[in-house]
Amino acid sequence: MSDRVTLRDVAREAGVHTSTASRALNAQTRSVVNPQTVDRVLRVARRLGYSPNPLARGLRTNRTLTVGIVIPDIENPLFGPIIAGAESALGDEGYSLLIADANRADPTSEAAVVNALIERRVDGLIMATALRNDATAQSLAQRGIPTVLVNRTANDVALPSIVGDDHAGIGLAVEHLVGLGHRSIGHVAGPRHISTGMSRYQAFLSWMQSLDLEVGPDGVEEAEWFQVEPGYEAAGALFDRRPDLTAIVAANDLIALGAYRAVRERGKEVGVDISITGYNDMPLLDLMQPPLTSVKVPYRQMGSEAAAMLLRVLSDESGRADRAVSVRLVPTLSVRDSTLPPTA
Amino acid sequence: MSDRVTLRDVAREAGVHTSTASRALNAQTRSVVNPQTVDRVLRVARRLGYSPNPLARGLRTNRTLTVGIVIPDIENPLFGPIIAGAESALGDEGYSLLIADANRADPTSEAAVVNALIERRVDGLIMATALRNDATAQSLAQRGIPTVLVNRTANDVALPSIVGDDHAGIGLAVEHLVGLGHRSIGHVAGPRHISTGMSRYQAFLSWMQSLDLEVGPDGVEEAEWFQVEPGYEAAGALFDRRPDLTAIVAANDLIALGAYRAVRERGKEVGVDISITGYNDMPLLDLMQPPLTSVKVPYRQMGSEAAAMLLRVLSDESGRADRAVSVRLVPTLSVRDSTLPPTA
DNA sequence: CTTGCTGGCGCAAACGATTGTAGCATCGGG
DNA sequence: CCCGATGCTACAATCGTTTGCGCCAGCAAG
Repeated sequence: MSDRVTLRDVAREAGVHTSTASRALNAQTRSVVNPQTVDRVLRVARRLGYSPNPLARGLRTNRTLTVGIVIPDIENPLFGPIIAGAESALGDEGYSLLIADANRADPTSEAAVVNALIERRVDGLIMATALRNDATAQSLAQRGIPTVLVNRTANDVALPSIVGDDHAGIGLAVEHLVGLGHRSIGHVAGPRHISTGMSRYQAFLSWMQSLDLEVGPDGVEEAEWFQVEPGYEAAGALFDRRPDLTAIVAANDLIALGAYRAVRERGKEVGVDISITGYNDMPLLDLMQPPLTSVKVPYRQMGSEAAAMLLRVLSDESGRADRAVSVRLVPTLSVRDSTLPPTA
Repeated sequence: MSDRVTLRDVAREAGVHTSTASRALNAQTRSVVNPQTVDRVLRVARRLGYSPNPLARGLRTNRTLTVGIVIPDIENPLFGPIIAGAESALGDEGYSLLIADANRADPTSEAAVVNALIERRVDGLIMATALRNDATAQSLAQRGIPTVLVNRTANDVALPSIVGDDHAGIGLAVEHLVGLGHRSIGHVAGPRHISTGMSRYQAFLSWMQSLDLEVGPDGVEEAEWFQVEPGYEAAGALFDRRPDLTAIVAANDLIALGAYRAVRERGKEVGVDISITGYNDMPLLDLMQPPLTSVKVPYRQMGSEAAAMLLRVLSDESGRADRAVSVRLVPTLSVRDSTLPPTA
């Protein structure tokens, strides 16, 4: 309501045609106009406080300088850093972030919000919701809509993804436990229809095998969801079945905290009787009793890398560049008191 | 790249002029066109998968159906529910949420991101960053840019705000403690240049006084920030000064958790020797040792109320309606084991 | 002196919608 | 039988940019 100063105003004031003003203002085309004129236009533009109308520009250029990010559950603190990283990287290039919350893993909701974003004409998408086989992601890939998957990946989809290196992360946990002297190690897995659940599960098996440690079919229990309650139940089942276990690798922190409860309920002590590792290293774990040892994933970097990747795809005219390249970010281990040498 | 079906396509296919098609598609103007024609147009539009180009529409109507939300720190889990609530309420009305992360309380950063949003031509703003006297908020109010403050409020600014009722919340905590038998109660305050820090502090004094309990000038210590570490330091100072205290009301959960550490460091036990209450009831508090009693603020509702309020402002032609109305959401108390009767 | 470039700029047509206004039937009333 | 009202629809301008194209002057080469 207030400023409404248009390119026409600038052009008139500078004594040139709007087209010239436009070219002078756009770094791309600036070279074709006389440097003196450029200078005059820029000066006038600044003086009048001109800022281009992104709607008009977008209408003409078919680009909105906007990207959408689809989050499965904004309330999950894990996604804060991802969003922050993406927003920051995109902001540097003049892009803005349109946020969309898909309710959990509801695939129809996911499709709906993605659609809404596309109708808004976002230039590209960052998706944190992908299931291991995800129809929406498939469709985006086929329709050639610039998209980057983040945190999770999907099978058989020609989309780039930025994920944590689960194999390395689980390796950190397993080797740490083995280094402490543990031999009977179990795994409370996450849902296997989600890539992180599956890959951590596979990584666990792979590491155990390569270290010549037995897992057996009953050494793993799958939690129904990455949450405390399902973690508690799965861990409970696992303990009852395998009282010999001295350590647990949990598929994420909440599951690990669920396991805490299962341990206590059986009259044992976390760390002392049973060591537990988490995954994600979310805030406040250091204040738990005992503080939870956890694999730290660089989520903020994950967000910014995803943004950078998307920008690369967007600037790549042909589009078809590095379609399915998958970047794996290396995690570290935050060692705390939930992991101690076995007492036996 | 794929769909690009325009109003012209629909109009041609339906055998009408674009203006007629436009009116048929817009619920507002639908009444002036023949019902049969409306039906035909709608049918064709659906068949072709038409979706209006928001850029073209916005260019013409001067509205983007987009609102910006400014968050002081996306990584703080407190804001997740606010964003989720706002996004959901706005989405129902066809609005989208542009997210902007202002680095902490840096006022220049705040001004910058607000500016970026305005240049994007957002229809309105939701600000969660306001300081108690906030130049940016002032300026927004003066420029008549539809804005709603959320969570925090600012002094002497003609902007509506949706905040938690800190007086009521602190009342819940104090009365709970008093009900348990506590008489010597201290307060670890938050920064007083932020409205929540100030109002909880004032509420504490007010409740103590109305219950005829002494506070004295040394019964309150201000933490420099709403974080664990500053909370630890402030609580430590308070304990050393007032060893007689049997209970602490903390200005937020992280400060309370800092106080946990200060208590332990002095060889005492939280709950048993010193009761502590938090504020916000963030996730995972129930898993602390001991679980933290905390005032639960309906953050999700706060987000949706803010969105609703903003929509109201936007639809109010005159704009000048309820300028500075402030909605206070009533909190509840989540009682856990960090608050017990005093042992003495 | 003509011809051909080339550097700078202006012209005008888009982009895809909304909307004031005008036109054209049809219909009812006088 | 005519006229005004009414109900629909079409026309065209407009929102603020970007951009292909053409124009013109100046200058070098032939």
